[in-house]
Amino acid sequence: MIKITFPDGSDRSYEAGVTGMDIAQSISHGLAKKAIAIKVNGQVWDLTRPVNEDATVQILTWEDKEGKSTFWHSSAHLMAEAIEALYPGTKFGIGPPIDQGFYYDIDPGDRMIGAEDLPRIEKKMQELAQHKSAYIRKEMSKSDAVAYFRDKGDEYKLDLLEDLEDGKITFYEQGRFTDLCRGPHIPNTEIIKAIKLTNVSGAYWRGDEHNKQLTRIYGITFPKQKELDEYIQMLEEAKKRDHRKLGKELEIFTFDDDVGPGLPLWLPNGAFLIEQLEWFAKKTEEEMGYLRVRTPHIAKESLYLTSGHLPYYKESMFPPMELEGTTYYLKAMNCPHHHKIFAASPRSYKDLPMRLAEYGTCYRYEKSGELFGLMRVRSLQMNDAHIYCTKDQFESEFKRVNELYLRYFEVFGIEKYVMRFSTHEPSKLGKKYVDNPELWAETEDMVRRVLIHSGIPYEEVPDEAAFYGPKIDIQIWSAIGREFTLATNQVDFAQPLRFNLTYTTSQNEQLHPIVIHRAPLSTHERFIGFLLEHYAGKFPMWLAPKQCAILPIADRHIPFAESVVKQLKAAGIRCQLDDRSESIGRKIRDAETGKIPYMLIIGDKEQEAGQVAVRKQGEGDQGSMEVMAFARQIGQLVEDMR
RNA sequence: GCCAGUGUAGCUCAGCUGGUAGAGCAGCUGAUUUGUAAUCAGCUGGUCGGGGGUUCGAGUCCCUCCACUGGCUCCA
Repeated sequence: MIKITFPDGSDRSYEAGVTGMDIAQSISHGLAKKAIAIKVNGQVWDLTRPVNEDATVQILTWEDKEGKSTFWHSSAHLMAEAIEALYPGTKFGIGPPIDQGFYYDIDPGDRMIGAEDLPRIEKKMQELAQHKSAYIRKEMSKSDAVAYFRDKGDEYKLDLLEDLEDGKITFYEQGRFTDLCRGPHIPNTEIIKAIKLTNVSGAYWRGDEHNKQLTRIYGITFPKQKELDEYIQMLEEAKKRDHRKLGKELEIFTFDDDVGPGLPLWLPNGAFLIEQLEWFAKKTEEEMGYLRVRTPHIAKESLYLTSGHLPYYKESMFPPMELEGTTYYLKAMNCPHHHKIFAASPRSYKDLPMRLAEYGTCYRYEKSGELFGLMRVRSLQMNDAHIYCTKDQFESEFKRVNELYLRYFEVFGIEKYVMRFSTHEPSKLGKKYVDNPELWAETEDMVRRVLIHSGIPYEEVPDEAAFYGPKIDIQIWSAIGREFTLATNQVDFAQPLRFNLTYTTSQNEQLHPIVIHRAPLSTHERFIGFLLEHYAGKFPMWLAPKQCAILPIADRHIPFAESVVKQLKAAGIRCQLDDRSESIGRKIRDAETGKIPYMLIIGDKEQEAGQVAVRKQGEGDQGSMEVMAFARQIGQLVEDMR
């Protein structure tokens, strides 16, 4: 007998060799029906695999994250079975579960598989699922495994096998499909009830663009049709939040073929948002001791050779231009210009920390396929600043920058983000990273200390640092689930050396400062794209381009409405009179869809009482009040939200 | 840049297997003067993304370029 301990701490005895399914059955029939896999001492196993020793277990169902992964992983196998049945000779790469569903990378040979094939594959999957095929785990020797795939002619699986150790190789078989797979899997295909193949795209083998491109098919499955319907519903809701859609509807920005891809044109509402954000950032930065500077949009090649950017990022910069025998580049980053400002005069330790800030406009050649609305563009304006400080000042300065981030996030109500700490990979020193192991170690330790002291949760990702130093990124997700770096905070010990930036210490020595690059509000482009989705177009009062619509019911109310506009404008409220000869219902509707936060309705009653009827966007009638009382209320809202 | 898909009026979209473009909204004009999410009528508007080809004839078929969308790769 063996002792099985459950998550609640209770335990029971079972015969050695008991399976997850047996255990689930012994608890309840309902659980057995819902069971997908079992977690044994922290590892996820098949329900059919025997447990031979004492263990702590947890039955996994669809409600568990690992349950979903297992379900989707098995669904990927089911899709592969369908593809092999429909398109014999297809070779298979990898087919893992992802956050929302799964994919399988396949090589269909000379045949093309496109969007029009998806319904066919889907139908086949549904048919195969009903066969209730069991997922059967088989341990294989490496030589047998190699022989199997050599016989099948699948070079991708052979490539994968090369990295695997003999004795640890398992195959899974369901129906007529056998795959090299670590598992685990669901007991059988029948529990896959709802299937949707969502997308087909290209994906490089092993993620390397020098390798062959395979066809990647994405899909998602559920144990119930209702859940699939809800998922599709959710996707449609997300699309409504998409900043590209909202940006068009609310007249924030546009693109034009003649201007060029990735070069947004800011419409008046968008320009207003930019100016509000700049005003807010400049005020905040001034309070925190930043000095504003301004620099040109281009510079000579030599500047980027000095900074070291050119060899690393030439491919991502706009091509050079020749002028009077000299090569110039559009600037892709502000730091070299700022370093030259630091270098413009001799600096003393008394000048440090020196914080130079600029909403600098940059141009980057993002490859055509990478452009995405406002989130990835070719012209961008960064909320940039460079802090020059001594080593002793570094920790407190870095900490202050992090505090600034958190302050901004609070103002904008940003809650869903991940802080990512990127460090270097020692074997790539001199290639991807500047060759200075001591400074890498020292600065990474300093950053880690700040993060731990601040109590900010973060995840550390090796080999993702900038070439000049470690960095912190704030990751966010767009409405349709794509991940972006919103803000970044980077350490740079390399450029001060390259530019020979120095300051005089109290001992009259010359030392190099450390530089912190920071952009807590990202770029205008990305930040406004993000805010559009974050607020679903309903900007808080202080940001809303139009705060209030004045809606007279009939033409005879226009003179009074005009006097209301005058009073509100004098009180600093952004309002707009709708004097069209339309019904009040229509005027309300247009203001509602325009996401204007307040509507003031003016008819006979209001005119007589000298009041306005207040309607709140999305909420409806709020009753009547004096104009100036309303103005004070809005003024208060603006104050509160700053 | 790569793979797949899309591109018809300012916007959202029809247009079957090739037979010389259509709706709703927006816009303009007029009527209407309205009480909390679309008042009515008339009119204007498109070398069907650009270029080339096949054909008696191309929005529709082919080639090519451009842009956009979903991914891959990249992201100082």
